[in-house]
Amino acid sequence: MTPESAPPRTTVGRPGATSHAEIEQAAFDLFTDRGFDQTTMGDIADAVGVGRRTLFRYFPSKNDIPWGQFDRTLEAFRLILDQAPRDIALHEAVHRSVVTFNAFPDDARPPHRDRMRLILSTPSLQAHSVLRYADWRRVIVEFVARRTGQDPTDALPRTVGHVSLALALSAYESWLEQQSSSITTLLDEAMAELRWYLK
Amino acid sequence: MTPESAPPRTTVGRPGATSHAEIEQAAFDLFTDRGFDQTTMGDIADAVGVGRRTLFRYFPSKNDIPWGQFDRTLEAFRLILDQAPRDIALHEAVHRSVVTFNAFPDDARPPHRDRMRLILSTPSLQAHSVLRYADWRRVIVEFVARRTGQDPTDALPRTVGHVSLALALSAYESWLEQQSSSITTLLDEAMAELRWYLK
DNA sequence: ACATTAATGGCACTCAGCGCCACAATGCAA
DNA sequence: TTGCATTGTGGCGCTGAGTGCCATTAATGT
Repeated sequence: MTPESAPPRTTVGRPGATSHAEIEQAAFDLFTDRGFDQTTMGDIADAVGVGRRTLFRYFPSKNDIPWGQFDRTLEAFRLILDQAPRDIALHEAVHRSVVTFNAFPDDARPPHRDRMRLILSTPSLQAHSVLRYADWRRVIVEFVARRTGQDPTDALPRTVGHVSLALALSAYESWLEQQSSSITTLLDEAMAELRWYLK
Repeated sequence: MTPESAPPRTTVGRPGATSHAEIEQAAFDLFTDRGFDQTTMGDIADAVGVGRRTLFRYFPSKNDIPWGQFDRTLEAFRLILDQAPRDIALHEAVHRSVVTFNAFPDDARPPHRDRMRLILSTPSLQAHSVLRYADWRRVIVEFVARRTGQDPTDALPRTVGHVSLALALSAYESWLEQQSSSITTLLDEAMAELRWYLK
């Protein structure tokens, strides 16, 4: 779908004028400088040195830029879940996988925390992110369905998907406020809070 | 904020040309007829017999129309929570309140199920709804903070808010698929599923 | 050279949303 | 009755996202 989603098997034809990473970086600089809403696609195109029309071939919308190539990381998430040991409880398998998935490399560009801060503090991005979250949930839903022998449309997998996202979002919001704790710790704490809440 | 958010204390000045309810109804007819994305604000304005510009004085955006006057129902939600007995567990108080809040009157126009189906099956509305969900969560967060003597920015209230929304969304999705069960039953089941999941 | 392939980017269009402002329709006061 | 303050209407024109169309460009392969 996106130009780079599959590794370029041929080098035939005109080469791309830019890359997802380059656009992401240039856009992020503008976003942090003058704000997301105050940055137009034209601004970004100028910064990259490319036509506005071309930008839309790399990212389907302006809202998609801060998420980068999230669909690719989801495949990693799928693998992490599948590698979870069979002898631990379902909630344990999911929880550990979520923790592993969110243990981002420190050298991520743009930095993971800055990216999440932008997403979670910009209303239009908060809204758009639901569509990304849905993809993320689907990975969990399918995993739970497989492990429990249920259908992905059944109630249990769906509920687990929603609740897992809820815990992750709660942890991320805490993470952005208090820079002291790690996201791993905060995910653990969110789970503990849920258990306390349910008595 | 919205023209009718406060009961019109004075009858001075030019009377309104339409109402939230009328716009909602006309828009909903068009949405079901040709689809949400295929309906422009101009179409709705024509159907109501009013200027396009006027529509934006009743609803801040096209995405807000299907939600109607949700902010008003949130005040009812707040009251429901406050009336919860002091001697039951926190999670019980929240759960019962959510059930009560979602026991919509049968004669709601447009019908509650149709409205939710539109919202939950239209991507742009799904996205926009996050902002509404945030308001809904805030009501729960503030309640939990009050009952536990914590701050609304603390982790526990926030986690409860997110998880409560997760359960509600899961129940609603089931509700739209299988028309047999009541939303009350499905909310109960979602809670039961969560308990089963956590072992 | 020349065909093929694949990406670029300009142009023109639709539509949401907003600022501005002249104007219309009401109540009230003189 | 006349004027005035008040409040909503709606037209105009703009910005900016997103899209379809398509000529152009830059590479490879024969």
